[in-house]
Amino acid sequence: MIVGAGVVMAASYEAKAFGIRGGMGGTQARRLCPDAIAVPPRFEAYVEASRGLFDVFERTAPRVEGLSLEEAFLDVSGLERFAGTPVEIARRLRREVREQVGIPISVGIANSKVVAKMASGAAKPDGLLLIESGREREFLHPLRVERIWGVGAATARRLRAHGIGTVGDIAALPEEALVAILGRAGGKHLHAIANGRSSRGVRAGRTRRTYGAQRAVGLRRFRKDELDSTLAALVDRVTRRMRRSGRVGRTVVLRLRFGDYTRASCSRTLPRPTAETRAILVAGRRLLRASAVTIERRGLTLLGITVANVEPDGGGAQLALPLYPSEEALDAALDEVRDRFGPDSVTRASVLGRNRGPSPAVLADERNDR
DNA sequence: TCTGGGGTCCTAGGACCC
DNA sequence: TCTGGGGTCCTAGGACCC
Repeated sequence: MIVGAGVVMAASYEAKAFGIRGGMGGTQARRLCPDAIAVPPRFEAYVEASRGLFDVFERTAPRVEGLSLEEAFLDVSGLERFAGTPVEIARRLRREVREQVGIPISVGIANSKVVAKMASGAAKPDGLLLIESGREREFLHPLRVERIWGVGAATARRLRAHGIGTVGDIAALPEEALVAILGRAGGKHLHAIANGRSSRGVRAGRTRRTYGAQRAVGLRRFRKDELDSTLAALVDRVTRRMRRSGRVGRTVVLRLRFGDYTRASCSRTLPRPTAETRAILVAGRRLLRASAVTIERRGLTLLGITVANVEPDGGGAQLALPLYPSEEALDAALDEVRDRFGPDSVTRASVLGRNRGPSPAVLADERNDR
């Protein structure tokens, strides 16, 4: 089974056995496995399952660091006396999730997040793997470097160019050599991992640092008259999510992908943080205008807007005057209508002719922004 | 590999400050 | 007119993850 139409968003283990991977084009996936059943994503169902999952996580450990809808780090240190050993806790966790949420999960147990993450990957599907303290290197050293969480194609290529193929090869190198190849942060991090001394702790209660939305049209490319209404629709979604979670932001980033699928971004930082639709839209339009010539020349296949430099509303900017006072009530009224009657109950006239029914992305907005 | 949508973190240069 | 040492913020791009 494959989830997603144009692009594979997820695939069952049976489908993966045919070589299908996330992010792969639908055409290629069908070629690899013609008998696969493709289904559209159901974001609401994933959000609901995620809530159930995190309920169990929160009951299991005092410190939980969410990584995605379905992954988290749990710090179970110090729980031994009343909750049992890490393995006992993990067995109970797997059972409770299966019973209460109805899905199988894999668990990796280790002294550090990176090793735990890699262990859980090795335990899939539906498994449990403990990497005992002091035996990290036994587990890690035979692995190829690209198996390290955080090492992708580019880093693997660079390492390979220096004759480094396995984690053991990394461990044989002095830190300075690694820093020379990968830069300061990356080099030090990988050196620590390979020597079993990675120490990044579980960071509970992390809050989101950016809010973004984007829309791709593929080879078709955006028509000129679509650009502004698409931008407005994206800004509507982003600012509504920000207001709902009580956050404001200062930096507006416009994301572009041209006809040849290369990407660019440009940004402006506002004098004050905001979640007002109007203020973000004005900034976005300015950035879009500045890129108009390039877009005209190269064609556009993706438009996105992200608000960064996010902070809690009122955190340091108390009593700041709204940038567009008359629009504040409009934002509030539209938020209320959408809360009561659904995210697509009100929309811009400029968007009306094009969007039939709620898009998957709009439905995804209904998830809880952590 | 003919390409969705949502994020995170790091780097590097320039502006500006003391 | 040339030059130290240290810091912050902004912008653009890249790598990586689910």
